[in-house]
Amino acid sequence: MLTITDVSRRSGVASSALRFYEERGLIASERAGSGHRRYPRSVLRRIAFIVFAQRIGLTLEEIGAELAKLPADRVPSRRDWSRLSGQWTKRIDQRIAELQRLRSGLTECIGCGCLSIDRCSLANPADMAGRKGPGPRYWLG
Amino acid sequence: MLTITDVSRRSGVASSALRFYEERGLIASERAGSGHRRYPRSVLRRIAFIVFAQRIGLTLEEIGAELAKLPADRVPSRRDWSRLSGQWTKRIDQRIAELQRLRSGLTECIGCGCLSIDRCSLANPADMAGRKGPGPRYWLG
DNA sequence: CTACAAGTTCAAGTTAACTTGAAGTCAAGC
DNA sequence: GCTTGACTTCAAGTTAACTTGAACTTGTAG
Repeated sequence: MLTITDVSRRSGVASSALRFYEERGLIASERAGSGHRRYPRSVLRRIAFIVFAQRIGLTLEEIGAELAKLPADRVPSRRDWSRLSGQWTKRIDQRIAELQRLRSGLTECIGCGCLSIDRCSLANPADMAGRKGPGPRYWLG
Repeated sequence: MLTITDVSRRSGVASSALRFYEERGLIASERAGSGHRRYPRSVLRRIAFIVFAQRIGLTLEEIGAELAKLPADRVPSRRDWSRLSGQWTKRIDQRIAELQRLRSGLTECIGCGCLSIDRCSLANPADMAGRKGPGPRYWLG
């Protein structure tokens, strides 16, 4: 079993963040008699998954929902993990496609004038990956 | 000259956001005798640029720095705009490359076990596009 | 002339994902 | 036995990019 500092050092995630993740139900810990957290090694894989997913653009809430699909009664297997990540490939591909669209827009649109808003091909981009809230929504979806 | 509602409607950016951008120095307006804002049509191009750049991942601060490079004495030309966006292609390509790395990591790493942190190829990803602050920094750069 | 829609400023609220600080407990070395 | 460092909780602070609300003024249609 690992202490919070062990986990922090091995994962690169600050202890404060680990406590925060626990509060949000993303990871769990047992307690030593003293009240100090003790983590099984398997938590490292879980944390790796969290960081990974964040980098792809999921929010902690979404990540929590994914993690909730893992079996609670045993350490998740290879198959369990890959089932979760299956969905993501699509999401990544969409984001890549959007970036490519943006890139070609850079050379084709900004110079030409269609960025003056009306009929640019960028006016109808792909998904938003975590921005449902306020902000400029016309071009952003 | 356009009113703030005109600009908002044409750009899809809320008037509150337009005032906010002005406060941050990203756009400018003249005033009617009443104190109401009046915008030249060229502001639409500028706003398009802002939204565009945000979508690529620049912060408003970075965008402000870019916009500051435009000539102040005249309406920017095609060339002026394309000079600004030249830098971005590189940035977009890096982000795309990272996403591709993440995608292959999904199928190759999460299943296999190297996500148990030590020597995964994902442990050393590309640039961060606007996350210098707090957060898990080990994998994220 | 009277509504009322649209505009103004300024301060404060919002969300995500954490961090920081205060105040206190626990464990280990000397 | 004492100091030091790691740990705990809980509340409050942080940053970006806006939004919302209050209180007030202007412009316009009937």
